[in-house]
Amino acid sequence: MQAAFQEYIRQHISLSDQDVQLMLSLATEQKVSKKTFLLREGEVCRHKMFVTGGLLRIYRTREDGSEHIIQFSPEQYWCTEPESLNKQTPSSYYIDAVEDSHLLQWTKKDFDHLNANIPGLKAYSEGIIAHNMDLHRQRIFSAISATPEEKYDEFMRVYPGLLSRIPLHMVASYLGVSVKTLTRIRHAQLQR
Amino acid sequence: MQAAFQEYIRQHISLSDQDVQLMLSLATEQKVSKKTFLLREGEVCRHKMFVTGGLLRIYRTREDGSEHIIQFSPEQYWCTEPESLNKQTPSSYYIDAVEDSHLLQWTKKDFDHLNANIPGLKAYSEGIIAHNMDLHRQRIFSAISATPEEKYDEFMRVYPGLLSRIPLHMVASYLGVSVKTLTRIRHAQLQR
DNA sequence: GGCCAACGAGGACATTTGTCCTCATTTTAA
DNA sequence: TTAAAATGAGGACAAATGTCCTCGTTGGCC
Repeated sequence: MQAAFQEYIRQHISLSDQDVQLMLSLATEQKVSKKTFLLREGEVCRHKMFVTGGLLRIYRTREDGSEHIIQFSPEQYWCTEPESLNKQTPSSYYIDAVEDSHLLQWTKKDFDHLNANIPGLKAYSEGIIAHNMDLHRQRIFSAISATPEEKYDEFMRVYPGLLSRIPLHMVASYLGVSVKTLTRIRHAQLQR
Repeated sequence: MQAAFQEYIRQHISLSDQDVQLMLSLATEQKVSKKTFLLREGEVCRHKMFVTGGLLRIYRTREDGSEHIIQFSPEQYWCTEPESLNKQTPSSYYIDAVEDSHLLQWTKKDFDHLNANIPGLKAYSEGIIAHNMDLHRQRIFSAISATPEEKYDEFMRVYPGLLSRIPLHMVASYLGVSVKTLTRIRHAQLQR
């Protein structure tokens, strides 16, 4: 599972083999089965994670117990709860595994060390943050302006191939609509 | 209007007077009247702005011409279109003045220079970005899970005092609901 | 001062969306 | 293997929300 990470790094940053090895030397591998929690509400997020295989989700609950998914992290995605990790404060979010998954994990301290000592990694990390910011703004725009059908289409564009891997109620939870509405959309799209 | 900026800096970062003067020396002051565009869709965002007085908004339009407000920037707020500024690509968003406003502006080049040469400013800038990320995630959560009434209450919490400065249709545009719904909410809240 | 646009409210109605229920099928776990 | 839970679909109905309209007031602009 380290190979997947090396492959990802090679495609996204040009790091020397030594630097990649340095990153891996500070990483912890973890294999988790479906429904395992990586972070619970109230806990402090200790790790920055990279998903080498499987699928994680970040979600939040309301008082009535309903779950609302903020983000999916399939293989080749980074995953963490930035607010809790950066400030080392209790998280408002949960992270759990939607599928059996393989992860690489770094503590904040170790990753800060890597950012400070590997040329280019800091700039790359900042680029990721900037990109996530752009995605978040698009998502906000979509959430306040798009119809459920447009949101559904956008979900499939943002997460190609994910639809067949997750139950519909998670798609609905991500989009902010009821399962019933999703069913209607899918039925309507079959007509075309 | 530079005084407002100095006051803000003093409260949020500890910079030497020389550093503050350095920042001001690279800034351009601008006074704009209501409805002036600072950025249009398709244009490249050239500046990072600080609002010393007045109120800006960032919004996006749909094909039908409807406007959807992503963010307000009242006095003492930073305002820019990060994606367009960072990548120097055409913006998908508009920025205009909701009230007559006073601004300080820096080009990306100059602000990068300041970040590189003023100790603590880079860390502060990153802190702003991290904080905005947290706000965006909360907004996404709110957008996909909250009722219009809850969103309205949250708006008043996030932007205290702004309600009386902007027309209702802008609040509706920010929340992603119709003006009619807002009117209903306000009527219902009067009953209590 | 006077005109026109913007604003906030509200009625009437249509549409969308949600809730609650059942049902058949598949998947999971004991 | 078998029972229980999860899943996807759909019917019936209620609730929420949007659209279109009018109306009176306010505020900016010539």
